Amino acid sequence: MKREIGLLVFPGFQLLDMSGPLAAFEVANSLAAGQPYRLSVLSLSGGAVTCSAGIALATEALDNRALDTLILPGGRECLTEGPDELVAALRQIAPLCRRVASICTGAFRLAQVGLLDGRRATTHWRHITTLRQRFPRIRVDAESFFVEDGGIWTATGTNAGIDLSLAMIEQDFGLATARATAQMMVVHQRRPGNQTQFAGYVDAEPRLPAIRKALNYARTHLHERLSVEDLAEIACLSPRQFSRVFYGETGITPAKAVERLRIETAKLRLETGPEPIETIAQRTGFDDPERMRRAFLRTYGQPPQAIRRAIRLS
DNA sequence: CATTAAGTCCGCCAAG
DNA sequence: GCCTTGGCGGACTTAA
Repeated sequence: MKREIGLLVFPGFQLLDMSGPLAAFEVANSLAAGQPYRLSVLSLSGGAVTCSAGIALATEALDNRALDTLILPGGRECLTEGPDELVAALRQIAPLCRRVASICTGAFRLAQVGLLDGRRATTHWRHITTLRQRFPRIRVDAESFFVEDGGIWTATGTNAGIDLSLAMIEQDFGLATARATAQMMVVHQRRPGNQTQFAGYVDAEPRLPAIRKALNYARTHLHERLSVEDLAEIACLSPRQFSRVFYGETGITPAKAVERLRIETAKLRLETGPEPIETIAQRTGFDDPERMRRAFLRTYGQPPQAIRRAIRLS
């Protein structure tokens, strides 16, 4: 019994959001016994569909076929309320699928259908806040490359669609197959770090003055102690309320924001100057170079030394 | 590498 | 009755 994987496209879809997963499942097919996946590119009415890069793709009509996995790529249009037919079709077909996934901004469509209500989900880092504000019932995860909750999967940017697909392959056929697929595609089987490594929280400007004030204080006092309690006091809020509001505004918890601020500043210094790592650790508030090293490993998957070396070589 | 301590997060609930 | 607020306790993460 083949597992039907359907990639549902629409005019203006992002090609790589769709072709990344397609390639992953295709490779898995060549590695697992009996070609377990049947892959199809679908659209509402079938026929040629043009992606955002202007290339047209032949598609089959969706027509309520039974799917094991439905994958919805992103596209600029997803940020506005979508075509009713697509939303209606999703609403109808989603409950029939074992897994439903979105890549990048595709999450906005799933959200529109209500599939993400009460669930953990993610989207491209640039749209994290918008998603949270437009759909308060979603528990938006700003950190992971992809999230799975109750059979609904969401991935961040384009490339994370491959990470998500690898995880699905792992779910279906185990770690060995997923690893072999990743190896064949020359990608990480589990990518180190998290998606916030691509986002610049150093530049973020929350709208609420109290939160902005606290963030600015953190930016200018990086080398000092910056506990949640301290920042709450700057913002004139109780620690509990501060954490809550801060998270709502920025999509990241206060302590993590402070660490990001420190990490991004340290990384910038590593890349642009000759300062010894120890001094950078001092000035960015890590104090101990070892602590800074661990934070780098968590976020980027590599220690400060490696980042400096990479810059020197380039 | 294991244990302990400190800090953080978050659901829950009661009060405004 | 709804929304916001703030305190508490337990789970979890990180530092030492």
